[in-house]
Amino acid sequence: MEQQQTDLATSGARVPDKPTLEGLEARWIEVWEREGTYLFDRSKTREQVYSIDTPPPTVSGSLHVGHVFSYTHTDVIARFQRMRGREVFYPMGWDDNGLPTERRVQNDFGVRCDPSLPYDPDFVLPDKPDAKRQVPISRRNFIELCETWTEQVETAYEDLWRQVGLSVDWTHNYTTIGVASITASQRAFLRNLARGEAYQREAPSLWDVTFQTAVAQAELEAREYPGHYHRVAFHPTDGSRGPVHIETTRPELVPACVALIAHPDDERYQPLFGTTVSSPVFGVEVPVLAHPGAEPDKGAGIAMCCTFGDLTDVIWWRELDLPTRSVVGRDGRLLRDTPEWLTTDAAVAAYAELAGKTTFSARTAMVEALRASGDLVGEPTPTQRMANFYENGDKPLEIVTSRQWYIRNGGRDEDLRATFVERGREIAWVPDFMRHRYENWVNGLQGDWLISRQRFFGVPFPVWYPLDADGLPLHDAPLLADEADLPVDPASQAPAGFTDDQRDTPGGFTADPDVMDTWATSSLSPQVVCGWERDPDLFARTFPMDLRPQAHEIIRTWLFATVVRAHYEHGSVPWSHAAISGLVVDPDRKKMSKSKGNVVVPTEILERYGSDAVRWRAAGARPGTDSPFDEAQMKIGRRLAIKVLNASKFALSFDSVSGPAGSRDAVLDSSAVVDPLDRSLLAALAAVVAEATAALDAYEYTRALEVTESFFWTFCDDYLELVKDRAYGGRGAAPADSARATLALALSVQLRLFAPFLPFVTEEAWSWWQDGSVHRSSWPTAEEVSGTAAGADPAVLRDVSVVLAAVRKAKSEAKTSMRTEVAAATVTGPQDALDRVSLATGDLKATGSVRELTMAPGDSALAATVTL
RNA sequence: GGGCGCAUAGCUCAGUUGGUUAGAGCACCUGCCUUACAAGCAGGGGGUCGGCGGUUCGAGUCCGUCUGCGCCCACCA
Repeated sequence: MEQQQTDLATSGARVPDKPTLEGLEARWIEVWEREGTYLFDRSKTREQVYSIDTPPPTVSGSLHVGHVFSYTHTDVIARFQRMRGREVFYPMGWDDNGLPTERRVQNDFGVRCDPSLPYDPDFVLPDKPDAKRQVPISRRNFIELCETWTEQVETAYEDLWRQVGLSVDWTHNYTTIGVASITASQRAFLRNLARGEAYQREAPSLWDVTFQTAVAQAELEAREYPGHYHRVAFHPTDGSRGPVHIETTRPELVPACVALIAHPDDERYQPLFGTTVSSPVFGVEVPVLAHPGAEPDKGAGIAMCCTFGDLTDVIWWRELDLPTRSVVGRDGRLLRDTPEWLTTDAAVAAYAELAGKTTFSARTAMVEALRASGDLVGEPTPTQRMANFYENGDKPLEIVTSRQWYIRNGGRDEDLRATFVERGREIAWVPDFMRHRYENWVNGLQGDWLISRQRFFGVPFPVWYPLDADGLPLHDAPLLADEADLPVDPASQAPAGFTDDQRDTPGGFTADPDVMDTWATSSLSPQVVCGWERDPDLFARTFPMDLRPQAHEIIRTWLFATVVRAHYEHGSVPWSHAAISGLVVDPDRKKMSKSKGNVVVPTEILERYGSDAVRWRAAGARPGTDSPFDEAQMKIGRRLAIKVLNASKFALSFDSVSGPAGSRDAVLDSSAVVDPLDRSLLAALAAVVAEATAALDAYEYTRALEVTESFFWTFCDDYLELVKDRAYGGRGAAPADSARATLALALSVQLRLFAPFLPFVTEEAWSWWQDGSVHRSSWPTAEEVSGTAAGADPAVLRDVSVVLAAVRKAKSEAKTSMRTEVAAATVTGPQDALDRVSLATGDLKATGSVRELTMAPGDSALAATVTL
């Protein structure tokens, strides 16, 4: 007993007179950090570990309330698993590499990257960034600015996550541009290359003219784009018949025309198949060909095939073995030099009017030329057409032939595609229907995954090329870095067998100029966090991981790419579960976005209502389901959080009557629980524990919260009121002890049930009477409760509550205080219900101030007649 | 056009394998300073479960069909 009192004294905690939410976050954040509450214990085996592949948020400047919601969902699962006894591996990462960061740095600092410039170690930023006149700086200066900028933002992000109460182990933090990430990305790439899963190819690919980089299919976004249909005449070269009319929205591509194509069954054009026509203005002879990809009811039914106007052109070009006549350059302008296939003086003169112009201006010029030559039939008619855009870009993509790196993803191989669909089926999807998004995407792949980007702030390819005597790179004989030397920066390091003075000189070498697509890096997040090849011991304890939480719009990118990489490198799926969060939408159910101006900033909401309140609301959004943001909901969460503190205060305001004063163990003495009402409460609680546990096991945190919360309100409104008189000692020591022990046990269980959802208030209340963190306590079991309440009937409390409600209703209708005395109450109903009510007449009479309580058996449902 | 999801009270949502008069919270209305909590407590009104048809003794729940909304993908002639 002395020992127990010492514990109490040293713990320093006691129940405050007036519990409050204010300051809880700051206090417990500090304690958790100091105590290392969430540190990962790497002595545990893989079976004992629960590992989470946290999405690294894009370091774009600010997190919105949607982030807070979805990261809370993951944290609820993490806390539950931790309390269940799993050692939770829960790192956090920052996605700081790639284009979003480059753009922010360009805009915020007023600079742009010019790789031809030398590094300037004394570079100072312009005083006032001017977006229009960006200062050109070297690649290394540019990357340094990217790093400076991301460090600032990452600090702010970490602060926010701590405030939200994420139980992350911050010692396992990573960034997508960090050394571990670069090393893993380069290593995985070299291995993909060695096994033939990665390859390099010169081919037409989608190209963003603003950023001047290739982009992947997964980064496309189809948008409506205004344009015009132009009816254009081509003339049969044998002069045997009249002109052929095609329709195009892109007349500026007439000089790139390589064929006219119609459907083989189209009777209108069958006589033309095999003949040739000459293009208007340029007079280039092109064949009229048949291909089933042509749609008779689209446009004129016969299409102008150019290299390249769209992806259909690429298919025709490949399958019909057509020549390449590119006219659009990487800058989105028509090539300055006259193409070699334009031979006549008229053609050369006509092209001179287009050369160097943007496609937009060239279109206008071309329409004039067609009008002048009489080959424009009628006037252009306006139309809304769909065009492919890079998701971060604002100009339609062009198709440009370039040398790029690819990883095979099944886009060109049916068997491989089927393999990846199968991999998807090995994953448990939460919710299950999200699997369709994955399969839909995999089955619709058009080509392999293009992973090279002509950008700067990313992971460089660990590749150089020898230069021949003319200084031209030998792309087919790449010089690869050795795995032992990773990470490498080929722009500043020389390949084996060369010295840096041979860089970019004939007979020397040149670095691969490209960086990897951001997904080519982040698709290795499991490998990066689990220490693949860097920390094999950690890797063995954490991989394959248990959970990948993420948003549904990046199933096609991040999720799929991660599956691809794990399949190649480890022959397994990267994780057993994928939990797909829904979106937080505005009250009008519109997606939150900066452009719409409907983004809710989380810091203010967290300040105003408290983290637990916001988490409570977040936990009300089911996986995969969009949820509208409603500030009024935060008040309800806040009320619950306050209620937990107050109810805890009440339950802990008693010492044992018969046992030693001040002893928590005495209060928790389960043998004291003898009263049928108390036992009934615990029986009901046991069922709640079982249901909440099953729900969380199935990742249905919303259900778990709901049953817990529902029980808690009954506990507060009915049970606490019913046992108050008894707990205060109104009817003797033993009945009081029973109530007090029940209050303590029920509180202990409920605090633990709430802990994953409301980490701050539960920890606060826990600290008033328990040692250690509630978040490291063990998850309650139904057995731990039902052991005390063996054979008890939850219906006792239920039926007693019915009678109590009738008494309250009578007083409410009489518009009188709840303290008003009731002269007599008659309970009617089936005998078994009356028997249950009889078990708690003492509590009922005391709570309702009822003088006479009589039972009258009858056939009707349980009810009570109350006489004031 | 292909795929997926949703439709229950004014709002946000529960309704487990079909089973009594369909639930909760918010909002609204009426009361109550009651020794955990007035940032509280008690009570109340409010729904032909999107439409139509079917299976069944019985359908919010199962089947068919239609309508509306949302998301993913495809769609540049």
